[in-house]
Amino acid sequence: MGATMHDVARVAGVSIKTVSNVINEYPHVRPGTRDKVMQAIEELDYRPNLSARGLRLGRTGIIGLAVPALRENYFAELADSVIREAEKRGLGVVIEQTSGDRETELLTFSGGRLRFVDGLIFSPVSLGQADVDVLDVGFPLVLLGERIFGGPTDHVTMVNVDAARAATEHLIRSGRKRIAVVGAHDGEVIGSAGLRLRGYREALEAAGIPFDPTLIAYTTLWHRSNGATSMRQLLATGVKFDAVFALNDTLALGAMRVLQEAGLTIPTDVAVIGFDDLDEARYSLPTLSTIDPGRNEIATTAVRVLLDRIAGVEPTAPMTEYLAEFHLVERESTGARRTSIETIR
Amino acid sequence: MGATMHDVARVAGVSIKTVSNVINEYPHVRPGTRDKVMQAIEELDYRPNLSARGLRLGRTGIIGLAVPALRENYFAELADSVIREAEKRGLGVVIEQTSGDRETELLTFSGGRLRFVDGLIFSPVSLGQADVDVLDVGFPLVLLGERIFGGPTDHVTMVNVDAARAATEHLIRSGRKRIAVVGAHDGEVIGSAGLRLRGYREALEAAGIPFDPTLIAYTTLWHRSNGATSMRQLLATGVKFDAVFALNDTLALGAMRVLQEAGLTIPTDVAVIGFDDLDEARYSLPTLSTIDPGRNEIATTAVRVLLDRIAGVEPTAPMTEYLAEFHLVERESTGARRTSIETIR
DNA sequence: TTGAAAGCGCTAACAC
DNA sequence: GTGTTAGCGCTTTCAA
Repeated sequence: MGATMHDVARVAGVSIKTVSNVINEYPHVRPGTRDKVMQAIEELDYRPNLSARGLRLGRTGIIGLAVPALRENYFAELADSVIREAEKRGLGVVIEQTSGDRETELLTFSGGRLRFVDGLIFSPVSLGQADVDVLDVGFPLVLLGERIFGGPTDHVTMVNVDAARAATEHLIRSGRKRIAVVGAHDGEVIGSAGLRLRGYREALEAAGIPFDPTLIAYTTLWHRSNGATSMRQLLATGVKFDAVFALNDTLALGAMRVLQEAGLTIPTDVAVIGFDDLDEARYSLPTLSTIDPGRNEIATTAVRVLLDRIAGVEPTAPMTEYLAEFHLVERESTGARRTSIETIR
Repeated sequence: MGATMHDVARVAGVSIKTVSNVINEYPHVRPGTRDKVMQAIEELDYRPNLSARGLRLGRTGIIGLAVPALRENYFAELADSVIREAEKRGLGVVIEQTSGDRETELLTFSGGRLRFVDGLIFSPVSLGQADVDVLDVGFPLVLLGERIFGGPTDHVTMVNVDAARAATEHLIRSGRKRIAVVGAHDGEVIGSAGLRLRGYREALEAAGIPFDPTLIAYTTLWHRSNGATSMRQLLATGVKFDAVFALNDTLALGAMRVLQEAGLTIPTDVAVIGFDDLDEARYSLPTLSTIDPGRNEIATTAVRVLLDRIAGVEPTAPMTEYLAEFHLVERESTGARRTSIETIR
């Protein structure tokens, strides 16, 4: 279908090597020659065949991004950032959806698709610390999230404990003492839920507020429906609370909906804070206070680190853990003055 | 790094052709031979090099999906469906974000990245009917959306006019007569806004309700903030209305937020219906009535049609327009009985 | 500064 | 039923 380098060389009256030199911006090409080649490229609408280049170079210019599902806002926004950053660097991104289940997450490493990406950015939600060994794959891999620490790969994440402490402290500062938690995972130590719950407890402790287990709602999944269900259960127990720390925004939105159905006013009766700073948090009613986990910084760092590994600059550099900066975002759900809706982007 | 076919052939004690036969499930291979090969593959952890295969076959097994941005829920959900369908068929998907601007949309066809996808599913939002000629590219292309009709490619879309008429009729059936519209595009005939406004007018006409231009709010972009701003302007004009047809869900959510800020009750004072059936519409307060545009059907059809073109079955088959089925989804915002939050998926 | 030619890993004629 | 081999389009060593 398309023209090849040979065609370009023929039309330009030079050898194929010269065409290659021009395309790869090899410096020592006489300007006149370069012009002839450029013109031939234009004329033939030539575009290099990436398969051939990939075969020759052993690199394809494509990286993989494995996330549970784009349907989940957090991962859609993460993918958005990763694709933007990759594009700046001339890379394509193939997205793999793992559905968040263990089998598929494991398959991601052995699946056929991967023999052709140059590297993979992987955000597991089912694999855990015990699976650390399976991360020892034969290609560049950057790990995201907080399921596995100290593994054999570079790792980009954020200070979950500190961020959760900041969220809780914010509630405490506004005078709340009975702070419910939505989305805890029973017995989890590492992992988003475990770490964030730890931050919550640290904040309570620092403020001298006793930990009350009846305020903790457990739910495995972190969808809106789980936030709603948890909140319904919490209300049904009759336990009193004046604030909710939802371990992510999606849970918070589900929980807010139930609180409002129950006739409670946010933040007057109950203040709510989430975690993730989804776009959606700026438009809910009330707007949702939350933690901005530095998602964009996570994405750009992950791409940069992966590329360095692929390029093999300092192949012996030790595997590193990178921590993104987080920020507390105060909105109406914790009492920030009602503002007109923030302008998008 | 990885083992090649030669390695597998050597270990299995057969020729490279036999290995190829096994991998490509060529039927006439003796079971014993196949087993030996499979074992060698296992032993060497062999995976075929997709670049080489792509070079040889002229196909890479990767398709492109060009959308404005994954940050926009509609496109994230669309991408999710496309990736799922592609995966079923053994294809990878590279996502290209166009930001929805004209330059980038045009670049999508000429950009370097595309020389290696086997085909492209393209959802333009800036290109229009006048650009129909640029769609005549040299590779399989499936067009989505309602910006361009009758072009030189297969096209998967839905019956926007009918769907918008159904949405409006639903409001009329519930006794509403003063129905505001949010998200109209001035002077647009084709395009989502133009077509949906037409459906709205058709419904009014059929019901004998006069069209009132003061009820139409215009906004170029379709983000939450635009829905909010439009609704604020509408309220400021003092015009009376008892229902809102937002031309997509995102606008509807922004508009609902402003209506509620203004102390109005949905649906008692004002009923609201959107368009798209985003996941989010099931969890807003109140839940949002909307049109399910058959997004999943659109995605699966697009992938199927693209694959047929790539495979070249019936290369002379005329370019076809495929229409997905739509459904009216009645929820609380137009008076459906309050249900506990629908279970996710 | 440019040309000739080898070879990346794979598939598919074509032999046997 | 299985082996031999050409060549897909590109980069790059080596010569000129």
